[in-house]
Amino acid sequence: MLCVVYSPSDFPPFAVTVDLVVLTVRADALCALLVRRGEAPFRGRWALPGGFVQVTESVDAAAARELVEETGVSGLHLEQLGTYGEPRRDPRMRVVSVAYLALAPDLPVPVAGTDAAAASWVPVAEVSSLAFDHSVILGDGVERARAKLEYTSLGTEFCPAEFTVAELRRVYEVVWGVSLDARNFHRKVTGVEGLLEATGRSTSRDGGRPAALYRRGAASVLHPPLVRGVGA
Amino acid sequence: MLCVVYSPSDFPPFAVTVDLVVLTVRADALCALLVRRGEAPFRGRWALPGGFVQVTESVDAAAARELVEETGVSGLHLEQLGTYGEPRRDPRMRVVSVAYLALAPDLPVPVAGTDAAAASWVPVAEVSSLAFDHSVILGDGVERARAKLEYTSLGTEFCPAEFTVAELRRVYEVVWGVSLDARNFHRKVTGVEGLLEATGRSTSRDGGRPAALYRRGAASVLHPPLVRGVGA
DNA sequence: GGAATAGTGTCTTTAAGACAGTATTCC
DNA sequence: GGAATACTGTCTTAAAGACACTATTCC
Repeated sequence: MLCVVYSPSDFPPFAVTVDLVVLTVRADALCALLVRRGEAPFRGRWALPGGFVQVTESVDAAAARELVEETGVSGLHLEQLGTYGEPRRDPRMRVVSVAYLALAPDLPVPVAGTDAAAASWVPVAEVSSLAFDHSVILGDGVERARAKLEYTSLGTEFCPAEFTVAELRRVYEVVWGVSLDARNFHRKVTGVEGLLEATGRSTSRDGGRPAALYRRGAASVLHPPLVRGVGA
Repeated sequence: MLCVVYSPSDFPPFAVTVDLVVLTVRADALCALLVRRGEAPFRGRWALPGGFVQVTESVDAAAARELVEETGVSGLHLEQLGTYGEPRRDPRMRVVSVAYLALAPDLPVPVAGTDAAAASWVPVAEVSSLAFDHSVILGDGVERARAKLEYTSLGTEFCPAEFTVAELRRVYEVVWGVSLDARNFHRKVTGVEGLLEATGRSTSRDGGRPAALYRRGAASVLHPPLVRGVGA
């Protein structure tokens, strides 16, 4: 029904929060940024970072603000994941949470929040029962990331500003949990127009023959996609 | 920052609404269900159907309730589209709206809401400047529908319970605004495992040789996808 | 030279794009 | 029979999957 008259009973007050699923690849594992709760409810449990949306800011702006506060880095990829609005998801009051997915390269170390809660990168495979419905949100975020690697250039968001093809391949292997044929992967990603931009320089940080360094290109969509199950 | 203490200033009151992008294919056009507003602001302007989320129901449940109220039909495909939370999107107060995308077959006639507002199917190509930020939401919904036709079985949600391959092809052509090669399309959709389920019956409602009637199959994902640009 | 990693080339297979041709209905 | 639509088959081309081979570094 279209509500055409506003009266107090029409808009019961809700609190609106943002929750962040911040993912990175470090030590050959897909990791999420988690904070340990210092207060009830769920005191001592891991939770997604997040916070209340202020009246003067947009929901998207609140997410961007929280992301900078938590990581200490700006310019990371950030996109809306979904909104979670079960009546009893917070035991104290009615809270609707807008979840966001952010991708980060291997950052030096998590920045502690302005409050005392400790933050840490936790491999998603080792995460168990987060506070509130955050396990569901994290699962949705991981699945979104896995799916978008197929048809977008999102994988490069896990890499530093300059990276090798092998580093990008490692991202795909870790996020998807598969092993890919290095040669076919190389042909594929160097063949997609606008995905990688050669820097002209190279690095031998991986031991063998020096690998060419690339930057993210302008392309954001992969046509055709890089389907899960490429190579071995 | 992780808010560990709740105080009144932490959760300024928001109103939470759901808005519905309900799409259908009728008369060879992609149409959206719109309502005409009977009250200020935007009085007389077209808007998306929607309403307030009640304290006792989940956000998803509110969307499902509104969808049944507006269409008179249950069981339609419904998925979250995104959340729109600019501070001034509603001129009167702070409203955060969770938008949903619903797909419907060609329904007999829109059911008028419980209030006086008139509802109507409007071709999306003819929609101009809706109330609030609803034009943006509608655009996002249409784009989501177009994208998901590629890699999911969503196209069949626009069709009645039993439909022919030509009817499904017409859905793709209208939603994408392209013309597809009937023969390649037939090969593709009948070849995808689990997409279509033969009924054994046929219909000659289209003039020529009777066409086989199919039901939606169990498959929800198209592997490999049906890429935009198939055929001519 | 040997180990390790980077990068190229080639063959096979899958599936899309184009389009000829046959089948079954209504008039 | 003719028009219309449904369906099948064939040829060509693009791109994935598998894998041999060469290139450049460090030890």
